[in-house]
Amino acid sequence: MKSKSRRPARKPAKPRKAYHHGDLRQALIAATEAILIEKGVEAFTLREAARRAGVSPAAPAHHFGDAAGLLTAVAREGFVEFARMLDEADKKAGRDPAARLKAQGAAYVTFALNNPARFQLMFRSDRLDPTCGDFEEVASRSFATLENAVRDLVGLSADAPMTAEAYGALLAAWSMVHGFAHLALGHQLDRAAAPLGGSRAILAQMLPAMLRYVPDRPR
Amino acid sequence: MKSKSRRPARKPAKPRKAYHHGDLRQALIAATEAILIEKGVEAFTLREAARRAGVSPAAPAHHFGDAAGLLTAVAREGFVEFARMLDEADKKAGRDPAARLKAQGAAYVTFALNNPARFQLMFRSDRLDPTCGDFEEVASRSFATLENAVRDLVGLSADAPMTAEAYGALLAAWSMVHGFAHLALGHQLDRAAAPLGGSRAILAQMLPAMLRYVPDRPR
DNA sequence: TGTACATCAGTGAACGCGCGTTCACTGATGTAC
DNA sequence: TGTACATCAGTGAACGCGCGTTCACTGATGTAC
Repeated sequence: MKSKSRRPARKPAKPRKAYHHGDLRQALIAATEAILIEKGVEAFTLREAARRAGVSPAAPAHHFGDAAGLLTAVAREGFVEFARMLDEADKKAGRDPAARLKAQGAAYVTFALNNPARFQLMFRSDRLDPTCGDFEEVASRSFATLENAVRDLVGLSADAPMTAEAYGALLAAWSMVHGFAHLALGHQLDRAAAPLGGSRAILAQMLPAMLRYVPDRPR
Repeated sequence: MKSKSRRPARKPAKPRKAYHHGDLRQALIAATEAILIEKGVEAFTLREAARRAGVSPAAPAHHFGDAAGLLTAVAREGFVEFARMLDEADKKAGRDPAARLKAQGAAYVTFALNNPARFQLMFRSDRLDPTCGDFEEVASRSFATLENAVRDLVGLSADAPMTAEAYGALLAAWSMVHGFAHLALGHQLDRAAAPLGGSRAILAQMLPAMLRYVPDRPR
């Protein structure tokens, strides 16, 4: 009750917010990642992202069109990082194709467990718009390293068309690590892990035991 | 403009709807499954389910409490059917544990591809409430058949505690089929299948090639 | 067999909420001359 | 170097919508005596 007037005669010296944001695009992407981490993709809304970036609800439309556009941009960033990690693991593993495949598998699961929200978004095709920019191309590129190792494993040159045998090994490896990640993130393995004590540390024990079954020769 | 009065003096003989539904519980479950099939789990709302069942928006609360309760009931039904199919495949496969494991894997993927909406719901832990009734128990039971075959494979009696070796084989088999189903339903395999012509028929070719890698001996 | 009454299942109008989108606008920036 | 003007990026109030939930209610059913 100390103020005499209800409306000040002059605006208080507020922090002089710039009218133009500077890099709203990146700010919205960062805000979205924060929402995904804190509350999951279900809780994401365009308005919430705008609020966190400190702009009006209509602003995001200028950069991303709609919610799917923004989520797709976030997923795209995820795939870029994902591809980078798979590639790095592949290079570190040397030249043996079986070792490369196993190293990539471990990296695949590690990425998923370290970036659960991001990983889950990347495969939530119902929330993404694959026609956004170069998303489809970037996403596909993530799996090229995997395919290369498989080609090596089954003795297929880089430009030869894939064979049924190659697809079998590719899908076995990919499905195995993808399924493990998905089950772990969905807490399905908690059930199986309960007898062992539960939790994240258990996964670290289970993962290598499972990776023994990553294809090491064509069948 | 032919009617003389705006409100009839007597109710028209309408189809005499019973005040009590009869089996609203089942009707709501059926309505929910229809919504999931037609529009996916994102489009599910309690009100929409109530509309389809022909009751007021407040009615579902009497039977399921909230949306998670209803979805969990639907997922429960899915797990019952799922367990039945896995069990049947297991029995048909004879006594060889490797054959049993492979048969269950094929059944696992087949169930997922034939019941995409149901399958995806069953593993959408963010939309389910595992404390609802006996859901947790029913869901766990689905994987008992799988565990049994693995025990046989690694030579572990039914009451012996699981070993790391057994977990490895269990997770390899489970992750592989689960991942395949998940990738296929998320249209991730369309990319890989494109060179082969795309679509569902391709999956039918890829699946057996992948299943060759289901564990057939402990490693 | 009849009747009173408690319990159950469903009504339907109303609530407050947050959403995506629209709209006329405004302030900053970049470019042509 | 200066200035006019087009373009771009963001505003903020308003819109209509469908949601989950609440509420006092009502009609049907089951049970005790």
